[in-house]
Amino acid sequence: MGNATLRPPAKAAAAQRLIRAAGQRLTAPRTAVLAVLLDAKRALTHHEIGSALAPGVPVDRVTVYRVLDWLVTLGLAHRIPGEDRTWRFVASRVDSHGPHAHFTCSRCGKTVCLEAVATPPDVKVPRGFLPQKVELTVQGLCASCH
Amino acid sequence: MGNATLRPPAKAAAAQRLIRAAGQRLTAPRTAVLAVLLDAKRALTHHEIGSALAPGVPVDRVTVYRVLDWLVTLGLAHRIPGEDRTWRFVASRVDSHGPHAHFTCSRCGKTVCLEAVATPPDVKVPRGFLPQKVELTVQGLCASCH
DNA sequence: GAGCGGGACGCAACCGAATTGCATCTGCAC
DNA sequence: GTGCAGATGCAATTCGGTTGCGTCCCGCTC
Repeated sequence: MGNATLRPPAKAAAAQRLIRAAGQRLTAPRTAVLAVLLDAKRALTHHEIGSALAPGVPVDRVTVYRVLDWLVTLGLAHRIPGEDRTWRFVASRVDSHGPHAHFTCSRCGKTVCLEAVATPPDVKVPRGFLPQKVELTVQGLCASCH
Repeated sequence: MGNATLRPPAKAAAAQRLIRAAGQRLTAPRTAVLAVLLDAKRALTHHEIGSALAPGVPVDRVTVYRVLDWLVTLGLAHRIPGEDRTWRFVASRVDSHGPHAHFTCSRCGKTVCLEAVATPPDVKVPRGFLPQKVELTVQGLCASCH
């Protein structure tokens, strides 16, 4: 299939810079996957990522999984569990890696970050429990599904 | 974990009452599964539910799935997507079926309800989006894991 | 109490997301 | 240019969950 969706070169360059900055080996699959995430306006499933980078270099399914895992470990990406038992990934915002909310459309499964919504800073947990991460998920219908 | 003790009869009776009240057919698997949920202090995976009711009547894996699905449809149970790509179930509290928070231990996967934490009622979503359900999940370590 | 019908159950096969093992290839340090 | 640790690709496997279908049984009726 033709390059119907040309990835902006800027994203690829940004991806390379981030990988370099992390002191990691620079490879085509890593650059491609990270560029897709940086370019995305919403959280993507593994499958969506796979087809998004199809026009360029063909990357093995397993490699996509491993690259995503590696990005999450590096803190460059964020993994969100979905209602449909699959994971979605977003590139981490460098400026705000604090807690933020997610919106998931219950019809089409689209997931976006709600930067504007702040999660309550004071979470009361039972005695002996140690809170580490707070995640706020909003279910509903997105603009194009209702 | 593997508790060979008998399920408190009170829970089984309560389960039967709830099923009756919903105008549904009363069967052994339904009573057993709901009794397990009512007895649980935390959210259980399908697998945990299956082994919890093993000492009593052997219930087919598929039947457990169907019963849980049916309980969720009836509003008697609540399904929580977990970080480990599995679902967990809790019996719905009759008194408070409003939005409430969940705590998940990132080491042992235990999930409990945080009734005390109220989710922010005013969630700002992008124009055109229609929020329906707000879910607040806290990740961390539970009392017995740190 | 016996008969009956539709929904529930159990079994087995199936599906798709994710993972693992292993041989091969490659980025990059020297 | 060379060597090697680490990354990739392929195939097979695992595992949570689902579906199809024949049989069983709850609860209604007579």
